[in-house]
Amino acid sequence: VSIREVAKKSGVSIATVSRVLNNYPDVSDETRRRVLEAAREIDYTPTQAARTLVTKRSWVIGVILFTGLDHPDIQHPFFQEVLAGLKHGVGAAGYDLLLFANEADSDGAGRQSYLTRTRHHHLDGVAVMGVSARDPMVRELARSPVACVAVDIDLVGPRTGYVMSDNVGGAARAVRHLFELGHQRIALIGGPTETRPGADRLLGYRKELDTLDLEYSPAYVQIGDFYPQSGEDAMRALLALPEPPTAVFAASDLMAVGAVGAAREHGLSVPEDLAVVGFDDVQIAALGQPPLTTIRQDKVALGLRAAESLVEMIDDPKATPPALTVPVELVVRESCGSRVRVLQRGDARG
Amino acid sequence: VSIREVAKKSGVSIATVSRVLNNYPDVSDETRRRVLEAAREIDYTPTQAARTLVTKRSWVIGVILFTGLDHPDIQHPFFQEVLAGLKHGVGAAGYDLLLFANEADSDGAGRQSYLTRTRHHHLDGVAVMGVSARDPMVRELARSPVACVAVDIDLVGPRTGYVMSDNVGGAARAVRHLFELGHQRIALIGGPTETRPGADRLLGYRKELDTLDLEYSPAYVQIGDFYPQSGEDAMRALLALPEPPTAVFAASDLMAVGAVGAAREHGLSVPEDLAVVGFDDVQIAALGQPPLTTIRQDKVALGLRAAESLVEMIDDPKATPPALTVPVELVVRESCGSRVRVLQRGDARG
DNA sequence: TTGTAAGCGTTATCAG
DNA sequence: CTGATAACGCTTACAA
Repeated sequence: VSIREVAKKSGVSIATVSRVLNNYPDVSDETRRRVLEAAREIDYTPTQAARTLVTKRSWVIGVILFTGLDHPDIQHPFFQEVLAGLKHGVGAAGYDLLLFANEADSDGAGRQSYLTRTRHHHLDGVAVMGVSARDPMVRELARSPVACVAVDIDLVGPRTGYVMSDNVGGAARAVRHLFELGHQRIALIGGPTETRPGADRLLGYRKELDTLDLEYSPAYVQIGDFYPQSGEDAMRALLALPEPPTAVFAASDLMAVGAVGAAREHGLSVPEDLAVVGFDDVQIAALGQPPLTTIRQDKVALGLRAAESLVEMIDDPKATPPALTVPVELVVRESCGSRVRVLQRGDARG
Repeated sequence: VSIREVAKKSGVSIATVSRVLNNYPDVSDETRRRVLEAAREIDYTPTQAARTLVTKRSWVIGVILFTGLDHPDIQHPFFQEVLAGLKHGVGAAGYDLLLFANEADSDGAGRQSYLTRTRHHHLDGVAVMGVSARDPMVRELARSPVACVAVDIDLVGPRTGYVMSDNVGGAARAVRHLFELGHQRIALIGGPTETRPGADRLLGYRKELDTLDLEYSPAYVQIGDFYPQSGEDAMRALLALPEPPTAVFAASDLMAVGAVGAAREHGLSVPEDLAVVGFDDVQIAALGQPPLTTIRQDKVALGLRAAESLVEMIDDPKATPPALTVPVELVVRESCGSRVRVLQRGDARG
């Protein structure tokens, strides 16, 4: 009964009120003024549910993010920043974000598929991160006609695209930096190869080794899971080698931190005895000891691009899904023994 | 036209379909079976918007979180974990989470008030964090009849309550730990006193000084903003004192990390020359160098408790709003020179 | 145990 | 330029 109140108060029909509220041009100035005033006076707010029901638009975008309490992606600083960018991007266009809850229902019934839930909420689009491209529910979503963009996952479909960092280029850049500093025995602590970033950073590593005419040794490649403990384990394995590396490129800052810890525990100091470069440039990279040289991903841009693409696809049903790659940047700090220190705006800050 | 399909397919009226879908008891087993099967066959999903319209329940809970791109709370590891707990708690009860976007609208019109937006989306409740209790929009929400719980903010109202960590006790515990280690000149790097955690941690600090019969010196109290840079600045100021402290309690881990950096820069080493204890136990505390002794907040529990309270208030309109305090715990690592090392499950991990 | 029908608060179509 | 009125998809009396 709410648009009705406004109608009554301003002495017009509800249809006219609706016109005014939706900025239709064919309303007289005087009428428009009266309606707006009445609406303000009674503090009227249109109900989204009713609008959604008729327009089939909810102005809400879903976000898929693994949030198990054990290894919650939502706690990984990387996703956090992407989320901030995403929120800004969609927010500027008038959308809100709905976090998909991944837990089992209280009634024991497992959660429903992403697609089902997307329809349930009439979501206008969905952003996907931190899940596997091979997950059946993700695939179902990608095949469906809902606008969808993945971050750092090579998901494609009729209305599904992705944005990701230049992982290959970034990895190559890291290796080259190490080489330029005089290192020849450069190891990799990689990410899971079934993830696109994991695979691409390995690819970049190998490619650059090739370019540099350095020998590729499988023993120098240890695979972790992007989290600190795995970096520590990987480093121990590398240190146990008959001829340990003098430099390590870790495919995530968190693993790099773990590696530094293992090296230190082994009596080595970084960067004197071992050079380390990470990937991501999350907060801890600048704050740790030593401050980590790393490949910075523009995480906020990733989120922003995803948001833009989403909005574009929503507005234009036949827009081409994105396949964007966002540039990365080498940030030289102190974990490689370089004397150069690049102070970046925002470093060592919240 | 969708519940109708199910009705047609199963040969009953839409009312009956609705009954089945909502688990009403007064439906024959046979009918129930047929309806359920039909629904499954055509992959039917009820539309939330339509339900919301009639039941006035959206099964969505809003989350207010400052997310400016500059100092986004969403990036603060503390809020992140609380959010994870919150998501789990509400998810288990069948709710989803809507992130309020705080940006200006594209059309230039400023965002509407939290209350307005709550009504717009027909939210069943809202969780509030990272904002000031004095913010007019927050107060408006607190006064309103919407179920509302704040985390680490002492918001109260007819239907709004809060959950927070035992900040006073935690601060006192930190000071006592330092004292037990032999320190007498204990400084505080506090948080903004207009925030409840800032004020309470200062209170706990003073109280414990009193209990311990240590003299309180205003010069030993520096106020920061919970972020690293302010900790660094505060530490410099303390170090410039004629008689600098031998120990520092920082009201956040991030500030503690900043303080350690400043001390190191000043030629001091931690813990040999200066003992530091932080507050929060965010990821970086365990991973930093040296690993930080800190007061651990059970952030996930904070979120979980908030979720429970919210659900309770939603279910029972006359439930009393919560005023919970969650216990904290001293985690001894290496920044205070203690030999004891408590290994906590999950330390140094993702 | 089941069906009919009246809304819920909007938008959109069609006259006027 | 404005007003009736029929949807939108569902829940819920009220009857049967």
